[in-house]
Amino acid sequence: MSKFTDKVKLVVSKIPAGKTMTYKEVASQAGNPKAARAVANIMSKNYDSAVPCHRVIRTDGSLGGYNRGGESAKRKILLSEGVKL
DNA sequence: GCGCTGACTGTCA
DNA sequence: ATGACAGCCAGCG
Repeated sequence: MSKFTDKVKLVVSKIPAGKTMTYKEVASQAGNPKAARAVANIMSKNYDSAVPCHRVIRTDGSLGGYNRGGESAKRKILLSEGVKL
């Protein structure tokens, strides 16, 4: 496991409920502002229950994707946490 | 170690 | 505003 991956997971797990972070932001916090794709890749292939990746969305406001039910489920979770979409 | 893939992002037409 | 194109990065075969 690379340092970047670990950092990404840490950053995402630090996102408070009711808030969302873009892949770009997460990548930046992880140390690589250009690794937004890598972040998404990590989430899609290696989902971690300790990492609420449903709080990570696209920069344009789209939900992006979710490997545990799709965008619908993701949207539902976010709304449930009080996130305005 | 090389090449392909993907839950991305920014720029151009 | 929408669609296409290119650039970037980590993970996997």
